[in-house]
Amino acid sequence: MLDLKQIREETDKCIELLNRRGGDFSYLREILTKDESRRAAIQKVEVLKAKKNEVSRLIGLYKREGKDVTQILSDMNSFSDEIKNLDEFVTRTDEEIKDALLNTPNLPNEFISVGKDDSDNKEIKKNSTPTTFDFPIKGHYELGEALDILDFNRAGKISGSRFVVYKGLGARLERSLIQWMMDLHANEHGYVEVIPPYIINEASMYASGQFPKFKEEAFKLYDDRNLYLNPTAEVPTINLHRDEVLDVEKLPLKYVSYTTAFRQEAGSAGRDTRGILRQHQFNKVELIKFTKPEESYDELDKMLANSERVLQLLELPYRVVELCTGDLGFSMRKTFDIEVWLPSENKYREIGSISNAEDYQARRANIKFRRANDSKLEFVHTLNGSGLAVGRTVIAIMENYQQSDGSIKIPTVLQKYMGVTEIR
RNA sequence: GGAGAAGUACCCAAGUGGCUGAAGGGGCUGGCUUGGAAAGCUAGUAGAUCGUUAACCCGGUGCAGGGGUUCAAAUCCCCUCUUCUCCGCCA
Repeated sequence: MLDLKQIREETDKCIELLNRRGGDFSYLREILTKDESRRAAIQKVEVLKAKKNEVSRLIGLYKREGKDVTQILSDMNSFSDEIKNLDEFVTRTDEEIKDALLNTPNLPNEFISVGKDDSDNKEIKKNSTPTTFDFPIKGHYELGEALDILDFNRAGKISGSRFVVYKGLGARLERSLIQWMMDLHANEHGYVEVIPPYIINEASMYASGQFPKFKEEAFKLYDDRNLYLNPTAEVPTINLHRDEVLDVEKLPLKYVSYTTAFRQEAGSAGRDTRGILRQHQFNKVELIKFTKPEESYDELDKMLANSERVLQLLELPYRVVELCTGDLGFSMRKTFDIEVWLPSENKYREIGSISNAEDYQARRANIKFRRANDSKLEFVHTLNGSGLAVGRTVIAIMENYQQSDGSIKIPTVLQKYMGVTEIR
């Protein structure tokens, strides 16, 4: 959530920055008008409430002394209605303002490039050249079915489209990657391991910014408690510290969180229907940090390096792009996407995303810290990044490590987890 | 799933309608005492949030959360959540 005070003080700048995402955010001015009438009403009602408190106190006093209170009681009635009306007005405008703010995305960082969509993203790093082959290559779906490690037909029988059954060494590859990624980030990069709940309540979805905008993306449980399936580890992990004041000595807090994520992908019917690129259910290892404001961009760079390390150790070709304003996620100020080379598509595809939300999520989730004993509370900055998407890493390994006979080599770092050097 | 108990400030805890925005401890901070410390004595100690303000002050909200009754609610009523105990079931 944006800071209403900032919108008040830097109205033009806020609108201009938001407009860079595409769309018209001049409605912020209407919020400010509402806010003004809200504050005027607050001032009015607070005077009345102070008076009411005083009169109530007197009534108590008079009763104890045995004095008559009928006159004073009727005085009270004269303004209790007005208090009620004003209170209702304040509550209503408050909700309207909050509703508008909850639907307003984060300001883009002012230095990232302005653009319409992913075609305007800026490549900032490329580690190597695409894998070359001296034989006709296959897609991971063909390889997977031929090796009987990915079973789409039976997954359809069990669940429907956009699901897959991992079998044999396919299942082991998925499991090995999870294990290895968790080990890497926990042991070498200093993150604390987390396995959070996969069923999430509505408050948590709002706090991290998934709701209200992206309600249709979540799987809702048939249950009267308004519960949803986890859409990304970012949600439960950010909410670890909702409504908390973090110990400044412990910042930055670093978590590596493993979850299975569930998404409707409602808006992408017909896209990426082959294979496991876009599934309703997928595994992800996610990195989350809570930092002091002045450290968040350094920590973002470190997080990017931690994510890249996964691909470097797997020896997979990738590049890093900086998202332009039009492609930036709702809650984020700045985002790097890591894209891995997929031979079957002859292009780089997103395999991870590393973002700084600054104080946007912290304000929604009410996560603060105190610099010193006598200083005021401040919002922390929150960061999250993929460490990585496991299913897509499986794709990248299968396709980049395929051999002319349809077998797949196992990257060196995974061999001791897999117990084999290739899948055939 | 069944039965019961509980949620009060940093922690423990008293409090069944007004003199309680909250007794009493502990802790923390300061003072006295001491060569210094401990002990003892003593003073201070809602944090938060909203409004106002240059700031202080002041005012509103605030006793798990949300509604209600009342001139007045920690206290009475309703709903929800969480924790604990026992029983049942179960990986």
